[in-house]
Formats: sequence, C-alpha cells, structure tokens
Amino acid sequence: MNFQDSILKGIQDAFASCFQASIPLEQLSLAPTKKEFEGSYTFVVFPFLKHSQLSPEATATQLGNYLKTEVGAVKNFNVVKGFLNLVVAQEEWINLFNQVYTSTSFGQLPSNGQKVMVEYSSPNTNKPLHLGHLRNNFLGYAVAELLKASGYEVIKANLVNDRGIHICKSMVAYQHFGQGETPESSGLKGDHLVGKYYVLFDSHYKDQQKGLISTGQSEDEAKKNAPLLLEAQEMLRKWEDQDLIVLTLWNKMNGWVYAGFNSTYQRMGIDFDVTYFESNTYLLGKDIVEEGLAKGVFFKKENGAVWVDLTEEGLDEKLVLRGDGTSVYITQDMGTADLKYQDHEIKKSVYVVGNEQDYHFDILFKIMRKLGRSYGPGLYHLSYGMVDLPTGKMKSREGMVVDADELMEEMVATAAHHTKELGKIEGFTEDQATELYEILGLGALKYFLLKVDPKKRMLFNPQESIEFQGNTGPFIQYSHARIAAILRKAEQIGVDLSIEGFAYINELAETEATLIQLLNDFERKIKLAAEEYSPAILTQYLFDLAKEYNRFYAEIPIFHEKDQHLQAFRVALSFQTAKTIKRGMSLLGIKVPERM
RNA sequence: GGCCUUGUAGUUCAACGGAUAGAACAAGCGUUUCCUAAACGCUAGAUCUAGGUUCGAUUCCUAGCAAGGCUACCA
Repeated sequence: MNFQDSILKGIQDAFASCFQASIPLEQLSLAPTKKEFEGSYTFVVFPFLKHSQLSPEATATQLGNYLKTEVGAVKNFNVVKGFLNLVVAQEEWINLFNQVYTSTSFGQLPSNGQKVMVEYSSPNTNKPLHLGHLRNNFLGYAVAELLKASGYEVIKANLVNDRGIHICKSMVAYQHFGQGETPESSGLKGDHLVGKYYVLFDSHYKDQQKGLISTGQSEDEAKKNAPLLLEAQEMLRKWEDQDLIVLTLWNKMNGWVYAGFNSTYQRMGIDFDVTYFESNTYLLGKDIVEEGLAKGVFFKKENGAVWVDLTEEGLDEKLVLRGDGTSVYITQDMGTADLKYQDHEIKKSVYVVGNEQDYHFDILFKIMRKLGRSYGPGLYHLSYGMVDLPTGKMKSREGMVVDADELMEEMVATAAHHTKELGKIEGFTEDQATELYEILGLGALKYFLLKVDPKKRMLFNPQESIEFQGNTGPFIQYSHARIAAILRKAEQIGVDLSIEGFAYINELAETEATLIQLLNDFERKIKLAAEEYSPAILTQYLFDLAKEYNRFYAEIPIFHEKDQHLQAFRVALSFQTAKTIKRGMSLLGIKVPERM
C-alpha cells in the first residue's frame, strides 16, 4: 500500500472523526494538484458538503487538520475554496521511489487468468496496405500489448479477406493485361503488382460504362452490364465451383500478395499468433442461422430469406441469410465468432475495425448475445476513425492512397536526413546508423498515429511531414538516449545505485518529486489504457514523463553534485525513467535507441 | 428521411462533472564551462450556437448549425 491509499484511508477516517459520516473508500479520490498551487495531491470536498454541513473552506480545513496530525505522509496542507491541497512529506517520496525502483515486475500487472483475442489488420488481398491500415495495425498491436501488460493472455489474430468479387477484379484485369508479368519480371512487390491490376480494372471498367451510357443505357444499367464486371462475377462463380484454372491463378496472385504483406508486416514490427482466411471461413455460420431460427431469434420471410428483428434494440431488421440459401457478410462473421471461441476459449474478443462498420458490429454483437454466447458480453468493436487526406477520403480503387511501404520509406529517409544534419552519427558504423534511422522513422510514424484518440478521425497532410520535435516519438526516444549517456558515465565512475543511501537524502527538488509521482503512475496508466483500449493514454503519459525528465535534466546537477547519496539517487531516478520509457514505448511497438 | 460519431488557440492534439481550459507545432524573445540544444525557460493565442440540469459544464440533457460515416438478398 502506498501513501496515496493511506491518504484516502485517512480522509475516510477524518470524515468519521470530524463529521460522524461513513463514506465508502471507492467514492474518495485524489487528483494531482495543479501547478500553480502548493502540494502534490488535491481532494475536492464539494461532493461531500452534505456530510459536513459546513462551508467548503471549513470542511476542507477540518479534514486537512486531521490529516496533518494523523497521517504521517501528509506534511502540510492548504485550502483554496473547496480544494484541499496536500503536501507530501519528503521521506514519503523517497519511500515511494524505492518501492517502484525495486519492484521486479514493474510494468507488468499480475495475470488475471483471462484470454482475449485481438483481431486486427485484416487486409484485402487485392491491394497493398495504405495509411489507414497502418493506423489499424499499430493500434491493434499496441492494444494487444497493453492487454498483455495488464494481465490478460492475448491472442493476436489476422483475418485475411482473400476471396470475393474484389479479388476477382484484379484477376480479370491480370488475365487481360498482365502478359505474364510477375514480381520478379516487374521488380514490383507482389502486393503492389496485384494492386496495380485492381486499379487497372477500375479504369477500364469505367471506360466500358461510359461506352454503354453513350449507347443509351442508364448509369445503373451500365454499371451492371459492363463486360468486365460480368467477367469478374463469372470468375467468382468459377472460384466457388473450384475451377482449376481460376484457383491456380488465385493461388498464384495471393502468393505474391502474402510475400508482399509479410515484408511490410516485418518492417512495421507487428505479428500475429493466428491467421484466419476467409476462403476457409466464408461458408461458416449457416448452422447458427438454423440455431437462431430454432431459438426464435431469427425469422423467415416468404421467399425463404432469414432475418433478425432488432427493432426493440433500436436497430432495424437485418438479413442474415439470402433467400437462395447463400451467406451474407454477417453470416460468416457469426460463424467466425464461434470459431474463434472454439479454437481458443476466449473470454473477450476485440475487433479492430474502422468506424464505417459500427452498425455492422453493433448488429453482430447483439445477435451473438441474443443467442446466449458465453463470450457475448466480452465482444468489443475497437472502432477507429479514418485517416483522411487533405483531398478527402482515400480511395484505393482510384489509386488515391498514401501507400504504407512508401510512407515508411519516406519517414526513415527523413530521419536519416535530420540525423545527419544534426551531426549525430559520429562513431556510428554504417549498420548502426541504418538501424537508428529505422528506429526513428518508424517511431515517429507510430507515435503520430497512436497519439490521437482512436475513435477520432485524423487528418494526414503529406506535404507537412511528420515532426521530429515536440510531442513526437523522436522526442521521447531522445530523452531515453540522453539518460543512456548518463548511465554509461555513472557506470564508468562506479556510482553505487543501491537504495540504502537514499535514506540520507534531505532535500528533494520539486521536479524530482513530480518525477517520482509520474513513475509511480505508470502501471495505473497501463491499466487505464488497456481498459479504454486507448494507446493514446499511454503516449500522453510518456510525453509528460519525458517532458518532466528534460526539465529535471536542465535544472538539476548530477555529476557536479558533491553529496554522494544525492548523486546516486539522481542517477537511479534517471535509470528508472529510462526503464519506464523503454517499457512504455515497447507496449506501443516503438523501439528506443541508446544513442541518437 | 432515420441512426451513429466528431466540433477546443492559426494548425495537430489534451482535459474521472472541479480551481485561472493544458501541451506541441508555427510566431516572438532568451539559455550550450556536469551528463547529447532532436532540449530547457519566457511572451502572445481557443471551448460551434441557443437553452436546460448542477455549488460548479469542454464534459451530462434538449434543439439548431457544421463535418464525416452507416442506412444492399455487396464484402
């Protein structure tokens, strides 16, 4: 129990002693004191005035007096209106630091014995990954790591959308215009090669539409009757009939795409424990339709189509199986939900999918809950906003995207440029420099995409390149590198970092106390970020921590400090900060360098 | 039309219903004889509108305005 808890307990006792009121502990909470006021923690008394029957000031003063005499950690207090600001005794800060510093499990909460699956990435195999996917992938990875750190057993899953009309479009275009082109012959990455034909399909398809419209067809008719589209539809039918020629082409082109995806994933630094393919799962779910009919959750219309009525839940009626007995999107999603559970007995299932599918998942989850699935309450759609360009929404079909591979390449090149300009690569080998650029470029990119609340849509302006200063990945990486330099020197001159000496310290600067307060907050932030599925909470925290450390770095001497204990303490404080930054950044999938 | 999401400094983002709404970038000024100036300090600048609930509203409720999304027997 640290002193924050003992202060809360003290407040509870104070209410009992001063006002004969018993207040549950969970109703009491402390906030960090604002910078302008003296103190470290603030208790807001307004909500409790009914217990004291006194003015806010008088209530706060009585509580403060009680705490000052009865609770050792509270050294002093002041009252501003209804705000009770508490000044914490110095030795308490040292004690708290020692606790954090000596903890062996810092940054990893104890296991809660629950399994959760995080499904993310889930690409289409007809086109390369773009900026939107980057947000998805980084978000999914970070959330999975956060859940792990907060005590879950996590299974990362990728559901690859490898079949359907969109893949057939690329295939048809390839048959017409490909002339046997391969990744090897063209020098293109496999996913880019296939994506090229997807774009090609669309432009020829549009030309055909124009041609038909000029012969007098309406726009809708032209869309339906264009020969290329008919061909793609025919190809999908053949695929479903296991036509050998179609399957061979499909396998060949998908193979190219997977090779391309794998290298992209590797560079992104993300991974999966399991991969599901829609070509294996798209027929699932029909038995659930039967089950739903038997349970009265679904109903049949005259033509045999099966529907679910969600009007009581505030939604519409929704089709779950076509009249001809074939599946729709949600049919296979129901099946896949069960499959995930059968494979892994998960308690929770997180879907990292863009917010344009909010309605779809709302329906899916309501259905699975109505069907009484044990994992029903644990279904969660991590809905994130699209990444928009200044020109509007990205459209892969028209080739209007920020390509993931290109963007990563650009970020690394920019990092290299900055680093050289600052003259920071003295003593680096070629390989070390290359590795550093990679760490910095990707760090900047990941941080940029993760620092925004997931559910908000964000704007990406390619002209205004991602920053390396201020609230950025490199800023935090830089703070780490600075500390690493201090630690190297401390080791060189043999600073004793054991905690015994810290007890002799009798002056603590404000920035040092604030740092301890922040370091102590780390695990609470991990827990919060995991509960909210929001890596942005962690980026915000890490920025605050790095910021505070840099203030400390500028204000407080370390190796000029003559008091050995104090010097050792400051090195230890730096060490703990570096450790926290490194661990926190790794939860976001971001590496930190020892030098930069 | 119906439903969902989002509106905060010039820009990008913060703020369990709490104090004088915080940062960063951009602008202006200053700081390199301990450890890395990709840093630190200082100055200026914002809650879409109108009501309501509350001791207290950026936050909750209602209406409006604006942006985006969904509303296929497509996936």
